[in-house]
Amino acid sequence: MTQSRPEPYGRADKRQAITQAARRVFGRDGYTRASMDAIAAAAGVSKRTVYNHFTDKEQLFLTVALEGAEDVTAAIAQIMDRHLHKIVDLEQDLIDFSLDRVAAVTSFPDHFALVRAIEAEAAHIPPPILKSWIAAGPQTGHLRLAPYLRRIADRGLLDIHDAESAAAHLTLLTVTDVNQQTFYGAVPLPQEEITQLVTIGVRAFLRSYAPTVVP
Amino acid sequence: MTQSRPEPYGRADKRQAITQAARRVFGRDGYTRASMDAIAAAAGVSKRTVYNHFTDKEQLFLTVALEGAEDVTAAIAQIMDRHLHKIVDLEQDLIDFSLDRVAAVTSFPDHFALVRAIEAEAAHIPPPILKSWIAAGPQTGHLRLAPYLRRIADRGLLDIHDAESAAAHLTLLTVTDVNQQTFYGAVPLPQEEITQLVTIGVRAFLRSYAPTVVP
DNA sequence: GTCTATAAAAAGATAGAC
DNA sequence: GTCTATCTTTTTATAGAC
Repeated sequence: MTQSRPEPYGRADKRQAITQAARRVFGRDGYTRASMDAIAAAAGVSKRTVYNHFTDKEQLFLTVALEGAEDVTAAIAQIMDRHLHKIVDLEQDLIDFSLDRVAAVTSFPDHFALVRAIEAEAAHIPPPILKSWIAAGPQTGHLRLAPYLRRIADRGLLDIHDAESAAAHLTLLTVTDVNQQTFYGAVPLPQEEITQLVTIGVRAFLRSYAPTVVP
Repeated sequence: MTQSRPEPYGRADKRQAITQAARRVFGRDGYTRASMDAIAAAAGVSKRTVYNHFTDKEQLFLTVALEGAEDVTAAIAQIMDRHLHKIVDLEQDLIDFSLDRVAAVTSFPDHFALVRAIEAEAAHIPPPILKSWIAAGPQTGHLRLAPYLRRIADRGLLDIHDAESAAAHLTLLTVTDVNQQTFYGAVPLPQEEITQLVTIGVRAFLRSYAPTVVP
């Protein structure tokens, strides 16, 4: 798929070095504060090379944001499969699942620092591009979680009418709560408190979607 | 409390003009993108005057953020009193309350745009100052909502053990959900969809904290 | 205390050699 | 395609008159 074989070596390598460096610098400094100088230096290339690969700062940022969202989405998918495929103790499985999801935020610090930057820049990002980021990231999370909950409900362990809403609610009561309090990991919170928050969130979710007992 | 009476007139006026302008410009452009030039121009004063009142850009930003949080907290308190003092139809009252809370985000566009900026800058804000902002803003919201839920529970309309957790959950299932999807109002959402989100959020909350029926 | 004018630094983007 | 050197604009912060 490489078109016209432009250079024998040092093309894709440089591009990847640039995107990695950009993710780190954008995440650390935010969009406006991050300079193309710093990104070029962190990537070990000249600034002109950056501009040869990406037309301008905005396009570089959006490229990095979208690629990062896909990476994280893939990681979350693995976490779902690990915890929600075979259910033995629903409450404990949901707690473990949510804790791993929360931990993913600290496993991808560059990306989630960048998520903060995106949310801050939301008003300045062209709506169609913003939509495509939402689609590649957060929305995909809900859409992939819903089928798992649907299957659990089909086994009679939950009473769910709208699986997507239920997925959104579980996320809000656990991951969103923690992320909001820690600013996506920027302000650390003791693991004990995180476990506490997630536990009461999962329990609230289970009460809300408990199957009606038929005596 | 004004110390040493420095000038007969034109002191507090200028300061307020500066803070108002700073709130608007910071909210519109974000912290880094906002320039002291633009703030001075919007306030109708010279840039030197801004620096006479505030030592630097950072201190001006944090001052505005804290003052704005107090204003919004007061407005939210009024909304609570309006909807949660006399309960007639709990579900409808909670929906109306949550919709008004969501609307407050668009009523204070400058402040909530600034909230986005704070969240983006979280990693660059000194932790003690960040804590004091959380205390003046979001946390106060939960702490003030909790007693209302406690009173409703005491009337037998809800079954609540930890009122603060319940307050957090109600907020997450309604306001946080909408704010996350609209990026605090930056990306508009049809009122119909907002109502839909809030309604299913309130219903999930009520199922989660429904009193146990004693037959 | 407030203003006009300016200094000093930084950042986005480009020219031209190899 | 990549690099060094440079242009242009913008921004924070300050000097000095009133």
